[in-house]
Order: sequence, then structure tokens, then C-alpha cells
Amino acid sequence: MNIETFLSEAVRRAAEALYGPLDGEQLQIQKTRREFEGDYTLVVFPLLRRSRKSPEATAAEIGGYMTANVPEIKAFNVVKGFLNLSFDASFWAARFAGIAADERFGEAAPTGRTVMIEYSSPNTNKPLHLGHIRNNLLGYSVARILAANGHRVIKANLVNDRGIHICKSMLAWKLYGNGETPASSGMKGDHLVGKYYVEFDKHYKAQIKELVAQGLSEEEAKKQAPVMLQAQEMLRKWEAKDPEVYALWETMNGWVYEGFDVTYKALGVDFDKVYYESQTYLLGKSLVEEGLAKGVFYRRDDNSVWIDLTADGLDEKLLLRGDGTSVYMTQDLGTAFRRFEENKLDDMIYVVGNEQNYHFQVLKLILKKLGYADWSDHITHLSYGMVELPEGKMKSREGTVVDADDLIADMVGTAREMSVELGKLDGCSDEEADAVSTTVGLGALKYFILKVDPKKTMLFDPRESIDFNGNTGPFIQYTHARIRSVLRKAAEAGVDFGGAVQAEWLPEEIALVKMLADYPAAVKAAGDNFAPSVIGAYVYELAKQFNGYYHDHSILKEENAAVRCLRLQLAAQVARVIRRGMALLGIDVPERM
RNA sequence: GGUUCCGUAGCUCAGUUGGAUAGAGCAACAGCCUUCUAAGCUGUGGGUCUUGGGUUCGAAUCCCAACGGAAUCACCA
Repeated sequence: MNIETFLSEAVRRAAEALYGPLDGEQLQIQKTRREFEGDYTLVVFPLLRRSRKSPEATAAEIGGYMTANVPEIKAFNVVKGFLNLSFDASFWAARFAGIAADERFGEAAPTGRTVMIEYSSPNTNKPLHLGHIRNNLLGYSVARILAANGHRVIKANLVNDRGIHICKSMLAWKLYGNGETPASSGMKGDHLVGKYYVEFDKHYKAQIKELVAQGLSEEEAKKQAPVMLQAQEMLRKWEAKDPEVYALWETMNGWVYEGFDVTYKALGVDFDKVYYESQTYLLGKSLVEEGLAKGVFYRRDDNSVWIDLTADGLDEKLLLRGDGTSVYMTQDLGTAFRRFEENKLDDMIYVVGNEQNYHFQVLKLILKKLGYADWSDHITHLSYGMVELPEGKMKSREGTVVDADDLIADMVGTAREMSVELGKLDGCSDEEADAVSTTVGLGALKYFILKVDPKKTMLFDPRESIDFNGNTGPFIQYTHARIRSVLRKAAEAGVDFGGAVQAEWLPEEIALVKMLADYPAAVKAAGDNFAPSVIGAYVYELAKQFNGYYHDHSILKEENAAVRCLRLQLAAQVARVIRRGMALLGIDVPERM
């Protein structure tokens, strides 16, 4: 049982003994703020209408009752309407023993629910950039957090492998590529394909300019530019499964996937299921038929199918083109339907940028109108904000995108330079140095991105992201490494600290146990809110608190064996919870750094 | 214009369902390594929580309005 529940029941018994039965009154129990004496605080205001006494008197009465009748409660004090309760030190000692013995500390019991989380979902015409990094890190971390909350989690990636954007790269490669391949150029496949996407844009712009010079309007020119017409022709051929186009498409997508795999691996993310849009884009048409039959959708004269959402404050939305081909919404309805059915999903989470808020709003509304409210209500769009740079937005056209591979390499490189400068890698083999630099560099990047609330637009300042001091990933990793170092030294010296602790606890030590005891609540809050940032804040706080303790109290030099044993065990548990918490963020922690 | 979201210290961000005197980090300044890793620790300064109403014992948090910013409202995905 967690402490809040335990206390809440004890308080309820106390209040009912004093004031008679409570019906449905919420008992407000919270952790005592640091500046006050006590462990947990009851806010007594809601009980005043029962007690018919002043806040102070009510608090004192309940506090008195509890110290007398609840053995675990040692003392209380009252500040205005706040009753601060203190547990006996033995309570915390027992609590600590429980944490240490709990092999699955911080993992909830299985809920029996199956949750699919879709993230990454890249286009295959260009390499991944900083925005994708936020997406991938978020999706991967939330998947881990949900698993820790006891759900069965399916990580899914829906690759957008078809459409006009790929045809643009394909066409440019065909026209200007001279048969260049990743092997012949030494370029990573996704970067090579991205290069031709840019190439297309260059020629396209030039052609538009030329056409405008010939007297066409800008809009006309965009439609008439030869490369655009050719790209569209290519898409038609693809849909008709033209062998030559199809083969080129497979080849170039293959290059991209090889490139993506490298990036995913470097980032440390993976998937249980990969869907390809080329295999799902025809889905959803039967749902359109169903909607027409139910009168939810309507058909226009040109044969296109629409839904009118103006009554819901939205617009009219196209669901099927006049020529019968599907659009984004059509296939998303189809994939949603199929996923729920095939996987017996209880929940479906889409990690998709906030530029698609409207799309998901419409998607859920349509599902509801079609009579699938039970699915609609279990779809969550985990919407995250853009990542901006100090100079403003990232724009691929202006070359201000931060490439994912470059960024990762930069972070790791910087980590290495700094480690060398600080002498942290002295005596390390090359492999060890690589491993540490990778762990630290990625830790910095991941923590920097995940500590921010997903829905907020965030600023990525490269200078700040490679700062390894303060509220950063490396700070937390460092705390872990230091503890591990102490534990190694203890083991080398043959110190046995496995036994039961029989020592007086310092207030700082009890404070650390309290902090450790909060971990499961942080995991739950993070899960309920799909918020890795909650875990980040928790782990940072834990590390900070331990650092203060570490600074003030020597562990190995402590002569009293029982006290030393306590400190070693405490340090070991802090390191363990840091490691587990960081793992929920997809961040590794090193043994030394 | 419609819809959704954001606005907290110079900068980047926390602030769990409304609770006590709004917190961190960075940057600035002042200290602490013959002592388990100083990527650390301690201290100082820095706030009309955009503004104005409302709800109540109590509001950064909930409601309304205004102002400022972002995204979106394609027969693109």
C-alpha cells in the first residue's frame, strides 16, 4: 500500500471517530513542504464544516488523535489550517527495506490493457531532423513509461513511403543522378535521397521562375512546371504498379530504410511493428461507404465524398476524391479501424506534431459519428510542439534544419572533448572512451528534449544543450557514476553491506528515503499524463538531493560499520532508482564518467 | 474569421487533482578540492505568475474577457 493511501485511511478513521461519518469528503493529503517540520500534511479546511471548529483546533484534535492511535505517527504540528504529521524513524527504515527488497520497484502490476503507441512515422524522401528526434524520444519514452505502469505496449511506426514527395526524389535522381548510389557516393542512403529531394526543388523553382518570366501567373507556373508534371506522372505510374517506377521506388526506399535504421539505432529507439503506408493507403474506403449508408457523409456532384462538421465548429472535410482515390483522412480512418480490431487495443496513442491537431480532432469526431465512440474515446493524440532554434524556425528550404545524424555526432563529439579535457577518460581504452562519450552525449540530448513538457514549443539552443552542468542528463549520470564508484571501492575493500541496517538515521537520510518512496508515484503521474518530463524532474531532484548528502557525509570513511552499511545501501538504492528512472527516458547511465 | 495550444526571474524551463512565504538550471557575483570523481557543493542578487474581472476560506492553477505568440482550417501526407 502506498503511504498516501495508508495515511488517508488513518485520517478518515480519526476524523470519523471525532466528528462522525464523512460522506465522500475528499481528504487532502500532500507531502509536507520542505520549510515545515513533518512528512505529510493534511489540509483541514474541507473538514471544518464537520468539526465546526477553527482550522487550528480541528488540526490539533486530529493530530492528537492520530499520535495517540496510529503507532507509525510520532508527532504533529499545526500551522494555520495545515496539520503536519511525522512518521517514526522506524517507519522509514522499514519503508527503505521494502524498497530495497522490491525487485520491481516502480513497476505497477499488470493492468491487462493493450496500448499501441505510434511514433516516428517518417517520410522517406529525406533524412530525420531535430523535430523527428523529439518525436522519437517522446514516443519511445512514453512507451517505456506505459509499460512500467503495467500496460502491454506495442510500439508502432507508420512509414509514409508513398506519395508525391517520394516521386520528387525519384524523378530528380533519374534526371540528374547519373546512377549515384549510397555505395558509389559513400553517402548514407537517407541523405542521398534527401539530396535529390532538394535537387528537385531547385529545378522546380527555376522552372517556375522561367514560366513566370514568360508571363504565367505564379500559381499557373507551379502547376505547369515540367518537373512537377513529371513527378505527378510518376505517381500515377506508381499507383498503376508500373514495373520500372516500382523498382526505382523500392530501391530508393531501401536506401532510406538503411539510413533510418542507423539513426534509430544511434538514438536507441525501436519498434514492435512497422506499417507501410503503401500497404494501408487503400484502407478506409469501406468506412466511407458505411458513412454514406448511414448518412453521416455525403457525395457531391463531382463524386467526391465529404463530411460537414460546421455544426461542430469545424469545416467540411474531404474523405474521398472525385476519382475515388483516398486521402490522408480516409486511410487514417482505415488504419485506426484495423489496428483496434487486429490487436484488440484498449488504447491508441499517436505521437504526432501539433500541426496535426486539427486532423486528429476531425478523425476522432468522424469515428464517433460513425458509431465507434468506444474507439474514438480511446484515441489520444500526443501532440508535441515544434522545436525552434535561436534563429527561429527550422526550414529545410533555408538549410536551417538540424540533421539528426549530425546532431548526435556533435553531442557525442562534444562529450568526448569535454571528458578528455576534464581527465575523465584517463586510463580508459578506446572502446570505453567511445562508450562513455556516447552515453553522455546522448544523455545530454535526450534529457534536454524530454525535460520539457511535450505540448510546449521548445527552444533548442545548441550551446545550452551541450552544457553538462546543472539540470542536465550528464549531471544525473554523474551522480550515478559517483555512487557506482563508491560501491566498487567498497566491494574492493571487502566491505559487506548487505545485511539489515541497525543504525540511527540522519534527517537527510530519511529525506532520501522519502524521495525514493515517491518514485512509483512519479511513474504513475508520468503515465497518466504521457509526460516523460515528470520522470525527468523526479530523477533530477533525487540526484540533487543525493549530491548534497554525498558532499556532507563520507560513506567509505565512516568508521561505524552500521552507519557505513546504511549509507552504502542508501547510495545503492539511489543509484538504482536513477538508473530505472533514466531508463524510462531511454537514457543509459554509465558506471564511470 | 473558426478551431486548438501557449504566455511564470535577463535566458531555458518546473510547478501532480485549487493549498502554506511561486521553484530549479543557465548567466552574474562570492566562497569550498592534501578528504569516497569539483561534470560536484554552499551562498547573494533577480518575480505585478501578460492584463482585467469572476468563482472561494484560499487561484500561477478553474471560468469569462482582452492583449501577445504558435499551429491549423488543401481533391498534400
